[in-house]
Amino acid sequence: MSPASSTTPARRPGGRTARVRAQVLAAVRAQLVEHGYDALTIDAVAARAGVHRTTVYRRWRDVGGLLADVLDETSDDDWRPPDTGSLEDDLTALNQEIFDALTADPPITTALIAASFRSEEAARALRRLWQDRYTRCEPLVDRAVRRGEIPRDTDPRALLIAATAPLYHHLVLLRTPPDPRLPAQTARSIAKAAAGGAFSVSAPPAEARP
Amino acid sequence: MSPASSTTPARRPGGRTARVRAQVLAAVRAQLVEHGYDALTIDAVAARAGVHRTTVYRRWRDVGGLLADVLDETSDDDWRPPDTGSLEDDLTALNQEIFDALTADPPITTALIAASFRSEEAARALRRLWQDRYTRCEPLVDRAVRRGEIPRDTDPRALLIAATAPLYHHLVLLRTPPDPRLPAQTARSIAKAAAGGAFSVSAPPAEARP
DNA sequence: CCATTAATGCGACAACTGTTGCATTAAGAT
DNA sequence: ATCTTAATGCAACAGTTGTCGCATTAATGG
Repeated sequence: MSPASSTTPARRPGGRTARVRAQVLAAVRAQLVEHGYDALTIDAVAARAGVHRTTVYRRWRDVGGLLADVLDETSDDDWRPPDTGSLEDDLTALNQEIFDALTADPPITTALIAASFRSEEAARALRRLWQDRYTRCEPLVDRAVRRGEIPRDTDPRALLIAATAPLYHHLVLLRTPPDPRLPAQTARSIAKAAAGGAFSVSAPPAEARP
Repeated sequence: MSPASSTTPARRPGGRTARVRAQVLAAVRAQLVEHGYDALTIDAVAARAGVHRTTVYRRWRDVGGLLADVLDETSDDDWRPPDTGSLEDDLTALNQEIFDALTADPPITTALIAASFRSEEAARALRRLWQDRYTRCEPLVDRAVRRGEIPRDTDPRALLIAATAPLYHHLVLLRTPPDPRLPAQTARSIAKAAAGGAFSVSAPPAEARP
């Protein structure tokens, strides 16, 4: 049974199974808020949830599995990217969501990223999340093309990566103090770059030049 | 004594101290090449190096400390960013170095990033590395300004982050298969964006508009 | 209501991580 | 050559992580 994947139906979805899951996931959040990622252990979560640690190992496998399930529980299957009427504002809103997720308390997203370096459960959940999110964001670029804001031959994925990567880079890897202007500034730069054809695929690659 | 910082002179830099360090760091590399980051433990390195694990704990504190010292050993104090004559080629060369570091065998850089989520030694070493590298790269942007390739009021750090963040995002966080075209493609996009004023600081921020 | 069986608890065990006090080795100064 | 002391080794210990076989509880179907 893999609780990290809500697409796999539980064999016994009744009272105790659901209750244990709710208790455990609440314990994960509480432990993260009060003690941070370093203190997020199977034992700590089990004790806090009032269940046996064997139960947690059997259902969630590791800390990464717990975090993946917390993310799964809170994620919105109907999520769509912002649609504000302009590329810059769409990207700003998208970046603000990423910024909020990376600076949230409890820090579910940053904890999941941290866990992904040691837990296959976490790595798999992250991969699925990002694959899904980047795919769902492509219409945002298509809308900008239709509005005539950017060239028709813009590479949607390259634009989206360029717009979002600096947020992750600053907040997760560089660990710089969160600058609330970052979402808008990065969105503005990349929207302007895209309008100028920086992400057009028809431009010859640098290595094609003599 | 902190071996992770080469600026702190060892009290006994003689034969055995230097020899043990060389053996241990070689063991770190060999262990990473043959078994990957997950199997990089203090015990494994100590056994491989032929030293006692207490020695490793005392000198390096944790796996992060080991990786930081390996990085320190291989780093070039005289490193300067590329100077090819054009912003795009400079950024391409810089990105290629990052790409090579992130796909290298042994994967010292990616291991250090992974370790940085659990080891203060690793986090400190990474912070120092990136602070140093981004600072040393600023002349690359200054040269582009002097050549007239980009506006005078370009924000050097924003440009450098935009040019490099997608590499880290793809290779470290998204874990996408390394695309050898990525360094050049990202450099080309960002050089074009910069030329078009995407990183100028005088442009009004998005939130300043009504 | 009862039988079947999935989910959970229990307690023991093994492996791993990290530390400590004392002994030994060797670097460095005289 | 000798003395001082930093570096290292040894073996024991403690705590944490992860697993296992069996027992108990409770979800589910008939």
